[in-house]
Amino acid sequence: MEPVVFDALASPRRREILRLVWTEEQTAGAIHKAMPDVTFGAISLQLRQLSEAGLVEARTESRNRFYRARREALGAAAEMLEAMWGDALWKLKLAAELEHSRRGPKQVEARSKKRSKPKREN
Amino acid sequence: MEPVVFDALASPRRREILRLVWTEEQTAGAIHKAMPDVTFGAISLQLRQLSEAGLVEARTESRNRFYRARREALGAAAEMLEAMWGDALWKLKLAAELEHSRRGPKQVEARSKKRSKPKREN
DNA sequence: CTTATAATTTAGTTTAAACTAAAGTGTGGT
DNA sequence: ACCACACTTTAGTTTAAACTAAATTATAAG
Repeated sequence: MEPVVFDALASPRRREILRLVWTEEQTAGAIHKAMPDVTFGAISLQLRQLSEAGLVEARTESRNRFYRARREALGAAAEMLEAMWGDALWKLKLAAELEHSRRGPKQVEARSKKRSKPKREN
Repeated sequence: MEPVVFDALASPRRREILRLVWTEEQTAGAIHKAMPDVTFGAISLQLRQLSEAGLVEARTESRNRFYRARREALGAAAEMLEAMWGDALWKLKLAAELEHSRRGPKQVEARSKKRSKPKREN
Protein backbone atom coordinates (compact mmCIF):
# COMPACT_ATOMS: atom_id res chain seq x y z
CA MET A 1 0.00 0.00 0.00
CA GLU A 2 1.39 3.32 -1.07
CA PRO A 3 1.35 6.15 1.48
CA VAL A 4 -0.29 8.39 -1.14
CA VAL A 5 -3.45 6.29 -0.82
CA PHE A 6 -3.81 7.26 2.84
CA ASP A 7 -3.58 10.92 1.86
CA ALA A 8 -6.19 10.54 -0.87
CA LEU A 9 -8.64 8.81 1.46
CA ALA A 10 -8.14 11.38 4.22
CA SER A 11 -10.52 13.80 2.51
CA PRO A 12 -14.27 13.25 2.90
CA ARG A 13 -14.73 15.09 -0.42
CA ARG A 14 -12.50 12.63 -2.27
CA ARG A 15 -14.11 9.64 -0.52
CA GLU A 16 -17.52 10.86 -1.68
CA ILE A 17 -16.29 11.29 -5.25
CA LEU A 18 -14.94 7.73 -5.11
CA ARG A 19 -18.34 6.49 -3.99
CA LEU A 20 -20.03 8.24 -6.90
CA VAL A 21 -17.76 6.56 -9.46
CA TRP A 22 -17.50 3.26 -7.57
CA THR A 23 -19.83 1.08 -9.63
CA GLU A 24 -20.26 3.10 -12.81
CA GLU A 25 -18.43 5.90 -14.56
CA GLN A 26 -19.67 9.46 -14.21
CA THR A 27 -18.85 12.68 -16.01
CA ALA A 28 -17.13 15.47 -14.12
CA GLY A 29 -20.33 17.47 -14.54
CA ALA A 30 -22.51 14.74 -13.02
CA ILE A 31 -20.15 14.51 -10.05
CA HIS A 32 -20.38 18.25 -9.58
CA LYS A 33 -24.18 18.16 -9.75
CA ALA A 34 -24.12 15.64 -6.90
CA MET A 35 -22.03 18.03 -4.77
CA PRO A 36 -23.35 21.51 -5.50
CA ASP A 37 -21.93 22.99 -2.28
CA VAL A 38 -18.63 23.59 -4.09
CA THR A 39 -17.64 24.94 -7.51
CA PHE A 40 -16.92 22.84 -10.56
CA GLY A 41 -13.29 23.91 -10.27
CA ALA A 42 -13.01 22.43 -6.80
CA ILE A 43 -14.33 19.09 -8.06
CA SER A 44 -11.93 19.13 -10.99
CA LEU A 45 -8.97 19.67 -8.67
CA GLN A 46 -10.00 16.77 -6.45
CA LEU A 47 -10.45 14.56 -9.51
CA ARG A 48 -6.93 15.44 -10.53
CA GLN A 49 -5.59 14.38 -7.14
CA LEU A 50 -7.46 11.09 -7.25
CA SER A 51 -6.18 10.53 -10.76
CA GLU A 52 -2.57 11.22 -9.81
CA ALA A 53 -2.92 8.84 -6.86
CA GLY A 54 -4.07 6.20 -9.33
CA LEU A 55 -7.44 5.77 -7.61
CA VAL A 56 -9.59 6.82 -10.57
CA GLU A 57 -9.15 6.75 -14.33
CA ALA A 58 -10.69 8.96 -16.96
CA ARG A 59 -11.85 8.68 -20.52
CA THR A 60 -12.74 11.55 -22.86
CA GLU A 61 -15.78 11.45 -25.10
CA SER A 62 -16.50 14.56 -27.13
CA ARG A 63 -16.87 17.37 -24.59
CA ASN A 64 -17.35 15.07 -21.62
CA ARG A 65 -14.87 13.38 -19.38
CA PHE A 66 -15.94 10.14 -17.71
CA TYR A 67 -14.32 9.07 -14.46
CA ARG A 68 -14.44 5.70 -12.70
CA ALA A 69 -12.81 4.20 -9.61
CA ARG A 70 -9.79 1.95 -9.99
CA ARG A 71 -10.91 -0.42 -7.26
CA GLU A 72 -8.01 -2.78 -7.87
CA ALA A 73 -5.60 0.00 -6.81
CA LEU A 74 -7.25 0.33 -3.41
CA GLY A 75 -6.56 -3.14 -2.02
CA ALA A 76 -7.83 -3.49 1.53
CA ALA A 77 -9.00 0.12 1.46
CA ALA A 78 -11.88 -0.92 -0.81
CA GLU A 79 -13.32 -2.98 2.05
CA MET A 80 -12.90 -0.07 4.46
CA LEU A 81 -14.81 2.27 2.17
CA GLU A 82 -17.61 -0.18 1.54
CA ALA A 83 -17.85 -0.86 5.27
CA MET A 84 -18.17 2.88 5.85
CA TRP A 85 -20.92 3.29 3.24
CA GLY A 86 -22.72 0.39 4.86
CA ASP A 87 -23.01 2.33 8.11
CA ALA A 88 -26.52 3.70 8.55
CA LEU A 89 -25.10 7.04 9.68
CA TRP A 90 -22.46 7.53 7.00
CA LYS A 91 -24.33 10.34 5.25
CA LEU A 92 -24.66 12.31 8.48
CA LYS A 93 -21.00 11.79 9.30
CA LEU A 94 -20.01 12.84 5.80
CA ALA A 95 -21.91 16.10 6.09
CA ALA A 96 -20.21 16.87 9.38
CA GLU A 97 -16.78 16.11 7.96
CA LEU A 98 -17.36 18.16 4.83
CA GLU A 99 -18.39 21.11 6.95
CA HIS A 100 -15.32 20.73 9.15
CA SER A 101 -12.80 20.35 6.34
CA ARG A 102 -13.96 23.41 4.40
CA ARG A 103 -11.26 25.93 3.51
CA GLY A 104 -10.99 29.16 1.60
CA PRO A 105 -13.50 31.94 0.97
CA LYS A 106 -17.16 31.20 1.51
CA GLN A 107 -19.33 31.27 -1.59
CA VAL A 108 -20.60 34.84 -2.02
CA GLU A 109 -24.23 33.94 -2.86
CA ALA A 110 -25.89 30.98 -4.52
CA ARG A 111 -23.49 31.89 -7.38
CA SER A 112 -24.15 34.95 -9.55
CA LYS A 113 -26.66 33.27 -11.92
CA LYS A 114 -25.61 35.58 -14.72
CA ARG A 115 -28.50 38.05 -15.06
CA SER A 116 -30.07 37.52 -18.48
CA LYS A 117 -29.16 40.76 -20.29
CA PRO A 118 -26.80 43.01 -18.36
CA LYS A 119 -25.19 44.25 -21.57
CA ARG A 120 -26.73 47.72 -21.15
CA GLU A 121 -23.72 49.96 -20.32
CA ASN A 122 -20.73 49.44 -22.59
CA MET B 1 -15.10 1.71 9.48
CA GLU B 2 -15.34 5.06 11.17
CA PRO B 3 -14.28 8.10 9.16
CA VAL B 4 -12.07 9.19 12.07
CA VAL B 5 -9.79 6.25 11.28
CA PHE B 6 -9.00 7.69 7.84
CA ASP B 7 -8.06 10.98 9.48
CA ALA B 8 -5.80 9.28 12.01
CA LEU B 9 -3.98 7.29 9.34
CA ALA B 10 -3.53 10.32 7.09
CA SER B 11 -0.55 11.50 9.14
CA PRO B 12 2.82 9.80 8.54
CA ARG B 13 3.75 10.75 12.10
CA ARG B 14 0.81 8.87 13.53
CA ARG B 15 1.38 5.90 11.25
CA GLU B 16 4.97 5.70 12.50
CA ILE B 17 3.84 5.86 16.13
CA LEU B 18 1.39 3.05 15.40
CA ARG B 19 4.23 0.96 13.96
CA LEU B 20 6.32 1.49 17.10
CA VAL B 21 3.54 0.24 19.39
CA TRP B 22 2.26 -2.38 16.94
CA THR B 23 3.68 -5.56 18.50
CA GLU B 24 4.67 -4.39 22.00
CA GLU B 25 3.78 -1.52 24.27
CA GLN B 26 6.15 1.44 24.50
CA THR B 27 6.40 4.36 26.88
CA ALA B 28 5.77 7.86 25.56
CA GLY B 29 9.43 8.56 26.26
CA ALA B 30 10.63 5.59 24.19
CA ILE B 31 8.40 6.70 21.31
CA HIS B 32 9.88 10.17 21.50
CA LYS B 33 13.45 8.79 21.54
CA ALA B 34 12.62 7.00 18.27
CA MET B 35 11.48 10.28 16.68
CA PRO B 36 13.86 12.96 17.99
CA ASP B 37 13.11 15.36 15.14
CA VAL B 38 10.14 16.69 17.12
CA THR B 39 9.53 17.67 20.74
CA PHE B 40 8.09 15.42 23.41
CA GLY B 41 5.03 17.64 23.43
CA ALA B 42 4.37 16.98 19.75
CA ILE B 43 4.48 13.23 20.36
CA SER B 44 2.15 13.54 23.32
CA LEU B 45 -0.41 15.42 21.22
CA GLN B 46 -0.34 12.80 18.48
CA LEU B 47 -0.71 10.05 21.09
CA ARG B 48 -3.77 11.83 22.36
CA GLN B 49 -5.29 11.92 18.88
CA LEU B 50 -4.61 8.23 18.33
CA SER B 51 -6.10 7.51 21.73
CA GLU B 52 -9.26 9.53 21.03
CA ALA B 53 -9.63 7.73 17.70
CA GLY B 54 -9.47 4.46 19.63
CA LEU B 55 -6.39 3.27 17.74
CA VAL B 56 -4.11 2.98 20.79
CA GLU B 57 -4.67 2.38 24.47
CA ALA B 58 -2.57 3.47 27.40
CA ARG B 59 -1.69 2.19 30.85
CA THR B 60 0.02 4.15 33.61
CA GLU B 61 2.80 2.61 35.72
CA SER B 62 4.43 4.90 38.26
CA ARG B 63 5.81 7.81 36.25
CA ASN B 64 5.59 6.04 32.89
CA ARG B 65 2.76 5.74 30.45
CA PHE B 66 2.74 2.68 28.19
CA TYR B 67 0.97 2.81 24.84
CA ARG B 68 0.01 -0.04 22.52
CA ALA B 69 -1.91 -0.35 19.26
CA ARG B 70 -5.53 -1.51 19.33
CA ARG B 71 -5.16 -3.57 16.17
CA GLU B 72 -8.71 -4.90 16.46
CA ALA B 73 -10.02 -1.34 16.00
CA LEU B 74 -8.24 -0.98 12.65
CA GLY B 75 -10.00 -3.71 10.70
CA ALA B 76 -8.81 -3.84 7.10
CA ALA B 77 -6.53 -0.87 7.78
CA ALA B 78 -4.23 -3.19 9.72
CA GLU B 79 -3.46 -5.06 6.50
CA MET B 80 -2.83 -1.80 4.68
CA LEU B 81 -0.33 -0.67 7.28
CA GLU B 82 1.49 -3.99 7.36
CA ALA B 83 1.60 -4.03 3.56
CA MET B 84 3.15 -0.56 3.66
CA TRP B 85 5.80 -1.57 6.19
CA GLY B 86 6.60 -4.58 4.03
CA ASP B 87 7.62 -2.26 1.17
CA ALA B 88 11.40 -2.08 0.87
CA LEU B 89 11.22 1.69 0.43
CA TRP B 90 8.78 2.53 3.22
CA LYS B 91 11.43 4.19 5.39
CA LEU B 92 12.48 6.49 2.57
CA LYS B 93 8.89 7.38 1.76
CA LEU B 94 8.18 8.04 5.44
CA ALA B 95 11.08 10.49 5.67
CA ALA B 96 9.81 12.35 2.62
CA GLU B 97 6.29 12.54 3.98
CA LEU B 98 7.41 13.68 7.42
CA GLU B 99 9.43 16.45 5.83
CA HIS B 100 6.49 17.50 3.69
CA SER B 101 3.90 17.47 6.48
CA ARG B 102 5.94 19.58 8.89
CA ARG B 103 4.20 22.66 10.29
CA GLY B 104 4.94 25.42 12.75
CA PRO B 105 8.22 27.03 13.80
CA LYS B 106 11.45 25.21 13.00
CA GLN B 107 13.39 23.96 16.00
CA VAL B 108 15.80 26.76 17.04
CA GLU B 109 18.90 24.60 17.64
CA ALA B 110 19.48 20.99 18.66
CA ARG B 111 17.37 22.08 21.67
CA SER B 112 18.90 24.32 24.37
CA LYS B 113 20.66 21.54 26.35
CA LYS B 114 20.38 23.68 29.47
CA ARG B 115 23.96 24.87 30.06
CA SER B 116 25.16 23.37 33.36
CA LYS B 117 25.50 26.48 35.57
CA PRO B 118 24.22 29.68 33.93
CA LYS B 119 23.08 31.01 37.33
CA ARG B 120 25.87 33.67 37.36
CA GLU B 121 23.91 36.95 36.92
CA ASN B 122 20.90 37.29 39.17
C1' DC C 1 -16.89 32.84 -37.23
C1' DT C 2 -19.33 33.05 -33.17
C1' DT C 3 -21.34 31.28 -29.27
C1' DA C 4 -22.42 27.67 -25.88
C1' DT C 5 -21.03 23.88 -23.18
C1' DA C 6 -17.72 20.92 -20.51
C1' DA C 7 -13.98 20.85 -18.13
C1' DT C 8 -9.24 22.39 -16.52
C1' DT C 9 -6.00 25.65 -14.79
C1' DT C 10 -4.30 29.73 -12.30
C1' DA C 11 -4.01 33.06 -8.66
C1' DG C 12 -5.40 34.28 -4.40
C1' DT C 13 -8.00 33.41 0.37
C1' DT C 14 -9.17 30.94 4.63
C1' DT C 15 -8.48 27.52 8.00
C1' DA C 16 -7.04 23.56 10.71
C1' DA C 17 -3.06 20.49 11.40
C1' DA C 18 1.45 20.01 13.04
C1' DC C 19 4.49 21.85 15.19
C1' DT C 20 7.56 24.83 19.33
C1' DA C 21 8.29 26.72 23.81
C1' DA C 22 6.98 26.98 28.13
C1' DA C 23 3.97 26.13 31.93
C1' DG C 24 1.56 22.60 34.54
C1' DT C 25 0.65 17.87 36.82
C1' DG C 26 1.87 13.99 39.36
C1' DT C 27 5.10 10.54 41.17
C1' DG C 28 9.37 9.11 43.43
C1' DG C 29 13.83 9.82 45.68
C1' DT C 30 16.76 12.19 49.05
C1' DA D 1 10.50 20.11 51.65
C1' DC D 2 12.61 20.04 47.52
C1' DC D 3 13.96 18.65 43.11
C1' DA D 4 14.20 15.55 39.11
C1' DC D 5 11.69 12.93 35.97
C1' DA D 6 7.90 11.55 32.81
C1' DC D 7 4.51 13.23 30.68
C1' DT D 8 0.51 16.49 29.35
C1' DT D 9 -1.43 20.86 28.33
C1' DT D 10 -1.65 25.65 26.69
C1' DA D 11 -0.68 29.49 23.74
C1' DG D 12 1.15 30.93 19.72
C1' DT D 13 3.47 30.10 14.79
C1' DT D 14 3.91 28.18 10.13
C1' DT D 15 2.24 25.84 6.22
C1' DA D 16 -0.36 23.15 2.92
C1' DA D 17 -5.10 21.71 1.82
C1' DA D 18 -9.46 23.07 0.26
C1' DC D 19 -11.67 26.16 -1.44
C1' DT D 20 -13.44 30.67 -4.89
C1' DA D 21 -13.44 33.46 -8.94
C1' DA D 22 -11.89 34.12 -13.16
C1' DA D 23 -9.19 32.91 -17.18
C1' DT D 24 -8.33 29.31 -20.37
C1' DT D 25 -8.78 25.19 -23.41
C1' DA D 26 -11.31 22.30 -26.39
C1' DT D 27 -15.19 20.53 -28.76
C1' DA D 28 -19.66 21.02 -31.00
C1' DA D 29 -23.20 23.31 -33.38
C1' DG D 30 -25.61 27.01 -35.83
